[in-house]
Amino acid sequence: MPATRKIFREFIARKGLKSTQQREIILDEFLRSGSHLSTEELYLRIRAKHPHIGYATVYRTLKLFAECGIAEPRHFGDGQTRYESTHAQEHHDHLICTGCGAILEFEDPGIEQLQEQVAAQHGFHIERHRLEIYGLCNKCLPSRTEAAQ
Amino acid sequence: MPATRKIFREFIARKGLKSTQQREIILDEFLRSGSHLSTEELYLRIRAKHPHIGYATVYRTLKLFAECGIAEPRHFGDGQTRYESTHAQEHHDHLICTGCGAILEFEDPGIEQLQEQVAAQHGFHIERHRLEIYGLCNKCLPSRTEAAQ
DNA sequence: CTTAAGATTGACAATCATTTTCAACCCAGG
DNA sequence: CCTGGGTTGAAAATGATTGTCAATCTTAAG
Repeated sequence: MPATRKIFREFIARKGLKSTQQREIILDEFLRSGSHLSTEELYLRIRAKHPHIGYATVYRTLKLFAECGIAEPRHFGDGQTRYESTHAQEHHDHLICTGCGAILEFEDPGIEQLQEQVAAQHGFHIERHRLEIYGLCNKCLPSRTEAAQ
Repeated sequence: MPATRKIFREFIARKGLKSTQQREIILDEFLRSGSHLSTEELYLRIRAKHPHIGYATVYRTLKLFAECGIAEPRHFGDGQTRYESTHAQEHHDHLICTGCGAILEFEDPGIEQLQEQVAAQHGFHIERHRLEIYGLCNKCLPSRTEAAQ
């Protein structure tokens, strides 16, 4: 995704910040890795190749990514912040199991289209959205049949 | 909300837990207070009338509320968990303007229905969901026509 | 190329929300 | 009442995230 790198570079320049090796490395690994990576998971992957990069730097850099819009922070309820690339792949939404914590991705053009309609009714121009559905997956459903309600 | 109290009492009974003064007091204050209260804010309100109730008890009790479905935890990015009463008002989703910060509420039965379809395809049982659409409202749209990309 | 100013880094300490620990205590049933 | 086991409050522990600070790297100027 060349656009993502460009956005970040321009952001760095505009803010009077500096382009460093660490930031490039972290951006590389962030874009290469799949979504839903927690900061710790990303840090561990980076450290595998670049043991000199510190935990705090990963945190700081991810906040920069979020600030310039190339990453989006998410909270799935496990106490950790996860960042997702906004340009790397097709948009998708999430089914999150409150039983086992499993995260399923899905995309539904119908839902997207209805969102556009709703936005249009309000004179609203959509930049992005977030849809998270919480519930029980088919593995956890049986074990909660009596406790659920 | 008499139903809410009943749900909680039944949950307590079903789980073999006990009905205590503290739990009643916390439920009272939780229902009396508006939504989006952080745990700390709720604790402070409770402590004003009942100085003997501890912080940990409020945390523990709110988790019980969430577990039995009468409260819903939310994360707004400030690092604190907020609980919202699920019976206080109708469900709604949000359009959030990234220009001026305005928040519009909406509800769309069509979107809800498609969500049910998606969940069914994945063998998923929905407990709750959250849909947030970010973009520009009709007031902010004109001023960003060139700066957007 | 050299240099100086200032941003950045990494190791570690500090912070903040939340959870756990544990002895004292309360609730339900016998 | 009594007893077993869930509950509580205070404090310590935990875990994620952020701040500190001296050493280091970037960048633009000289």
